[in-house]
Amino acid sequence: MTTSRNEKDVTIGELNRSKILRAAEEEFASHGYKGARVQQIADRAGLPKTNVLYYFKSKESLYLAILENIMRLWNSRFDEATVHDDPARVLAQYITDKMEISRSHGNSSKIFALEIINGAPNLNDFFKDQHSKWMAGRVAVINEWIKAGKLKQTNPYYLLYNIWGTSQHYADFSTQITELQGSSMGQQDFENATKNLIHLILTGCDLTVPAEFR
Amino acid sequence: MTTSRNEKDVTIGELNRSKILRAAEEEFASHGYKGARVQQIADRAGLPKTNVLYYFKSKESLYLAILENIMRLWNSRFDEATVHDDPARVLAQYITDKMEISRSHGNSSKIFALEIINGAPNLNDFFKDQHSKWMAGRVAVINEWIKAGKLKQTNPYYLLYNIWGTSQHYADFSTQITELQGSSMGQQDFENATKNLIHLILTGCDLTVPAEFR
DNA sequence: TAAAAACCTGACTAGTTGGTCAGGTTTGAT
DNA sequence: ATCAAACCTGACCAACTAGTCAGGTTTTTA
Repeated sequence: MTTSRNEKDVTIGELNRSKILRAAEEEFASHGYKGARVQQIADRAGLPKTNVLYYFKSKESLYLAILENIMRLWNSRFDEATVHDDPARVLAQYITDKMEISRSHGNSSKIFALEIINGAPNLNDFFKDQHSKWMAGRVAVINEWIKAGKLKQTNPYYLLYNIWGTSQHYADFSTQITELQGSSMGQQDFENATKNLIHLILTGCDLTVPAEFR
Repeated sequence: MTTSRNEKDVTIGELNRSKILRAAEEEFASHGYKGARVQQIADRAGLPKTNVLYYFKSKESLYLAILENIMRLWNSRFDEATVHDDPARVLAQYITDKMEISRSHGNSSKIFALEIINGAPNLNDFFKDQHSKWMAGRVAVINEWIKAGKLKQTNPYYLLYNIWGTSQHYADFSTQITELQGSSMGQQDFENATKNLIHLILTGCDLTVPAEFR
């Protein structure tokens, strides 16, 4: 038996990095960038503060690393949709994806929301530009659907804002929801909320909900 | 001519207080509670920092004063609705009110959102309790509407979350919206978005949009 | 007009925070 | 066994922040 690592082992560095990232996500999500404390992140990760700074040069670089991970979550099947696809299926799937992110990556959603509310001071121009281009592309597809008679006349921007606003709400306002309902939302609640939302958005667009999303 | 103030005059104290509150709203909205700097609030208000602390004992008491103002905004005509009212009109009006708050009190909406995302650390139990009771009352009315056949079977919680999520989005994500649309939303845009949202929510509930909200 | 109340502020302080540094130990390849 | 790379951390510090305080000025009241 050899003591050297094989490909499946994780080095202690990799383990600590992921510990730190997880701890930092919680801390940033519940206090914002300026409000987050490096010492608190270290405590959550069960490491001395100095060790956190050993893996991540600074609080800022740690935050940017997290932000980069979050951006990757934003990708979805909607990105490649074209006028030839069925709007009902594409939108229903997109809503499902967004709701799933709210459920399984609540802290990421919160950090993103905080970033935007604060005026996106840490999102670089590259991301903003990329995001604008993505939006322009999606708006174009929606407009083509309308022109092709596959979707009723509607404002594509508001349509997307409605999807974002509703699905984000379940992550960002989870505290309020828990308070008001008396308990936090479980897997089943999320499934119901997703179906509810798909029905709302699709009906609002005069679309029929595909059987597989009912 | 007398130099003493008559009833219409505002004392210098009242003027400064409102200057400070306005400045603090901006600062808290764009940096959160922990991230906000008293010095920065003073600069925005055009006053020395010591003067800010003269009017408000501490950063916390200033924040709480703002939070109290915000809570007053949350009142709406929906609060007194009963089963005898028309759900279509009540909901359309409620959506209109919410959208108007997003338009005219964007910073307040943002501060509220930040507070909730961070787990509502500064909202006292009295408010939470009051809010829960309000929610229970509204849920009851919606359920009565359903029982009376005035509204189709639907989950009252999700209905309200959908209204909140969508309307808040226009305030909280204003930065993103401006970025994506190339310009910020004006009065007319808000009116269109409001009509769009009323149509969406009401159609989703099988309700007809009342003529005065079209 | 005189006293009281309200308003103002520069200089200071105690506490907190992100980050450095030097001197360690452990791990892995050869 | 050796050596370099990776990992670890207590002690420390410079910068910043909310808040104090004492000694003012201005405004209002009687």
